[in-house]
Amino acid sequence: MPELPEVETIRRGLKDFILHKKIVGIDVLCEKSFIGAPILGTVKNLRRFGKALVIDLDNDKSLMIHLRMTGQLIYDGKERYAAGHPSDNFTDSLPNKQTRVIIKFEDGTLYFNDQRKFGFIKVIDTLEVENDDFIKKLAKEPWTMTPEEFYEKLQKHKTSPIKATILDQTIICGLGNIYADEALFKSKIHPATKSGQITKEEAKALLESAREVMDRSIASGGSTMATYVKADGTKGDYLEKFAQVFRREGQPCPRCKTKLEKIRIAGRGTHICPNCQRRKDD
DNA sequence: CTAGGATCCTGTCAGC
DNA sequence: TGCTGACAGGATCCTA
Repeated sequence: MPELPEVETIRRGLKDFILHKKIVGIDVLCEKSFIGAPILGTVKNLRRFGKALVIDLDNDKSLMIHLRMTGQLIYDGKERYAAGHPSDNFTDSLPNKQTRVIIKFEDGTLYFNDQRKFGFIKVIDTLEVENDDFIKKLAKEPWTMTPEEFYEKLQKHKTSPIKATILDQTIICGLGNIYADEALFKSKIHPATKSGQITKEEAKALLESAREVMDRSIASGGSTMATYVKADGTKGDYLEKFAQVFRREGQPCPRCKTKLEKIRIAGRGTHICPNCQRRKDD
């Protein structure tokens, strides 16, 4: 579920609670959700690689966390900070039925919840993080990739629909189902367009759109998933305020008022304006 | 090498 | 009410 902006939101938010804090215990409730032997240590740094969060400890070990579709991280101390898969139970008593791993700090507890068990926490040597099988394959993020580079990559996947191509983290890193749909809408490209049919101008526009939709989401604290449960409570609200097409089928297109549609591309639910995003003749 | 579909797992919702 | 199939903000594995 969480895409790059959500994981970045989690990284920034969690930092305030666990940086320089000591892990005093780890309980693994679901074996599948924790790879390696639980370890203790003090948090030295929080990094993000695409959709993966890495917590570096002061003993040359790191915890790599990938939330996949339904992962959540909920810090419960004097205040509660929750981010990840959206749900109503951010304020539930914890642990709950979906709690897979409990990381205990001196002054609080970090719960890793994950309904579908696709996500995981993995112990890695800090020096080996960038050699991890998942992390080493990640492509550049839209902010560091040039339009020329992006265009060239598309030429290697000529027959595959553009949406499938930009969801591939080894081609361009960070987009998931929400921001892929939003970026394609913004640049007026039909998601089924063969990647080889995308012009240089379109590639440039798509890359810029990807940056813009994700920048905007990060600035607003992710898409309805980050919640500060505290006095000055703020809440991520990208979907509510800024999403133009995602989960808005049936509603009028914000640009032309045509009814938005939901279709299926590359096995994923896909949201489009059939008027703004025209298919090219193949 | 690429492309497409099945698969991991739990839960919810629409339709009968 | 109970059952069934489809689907879900991700990524990998298997096959052609």
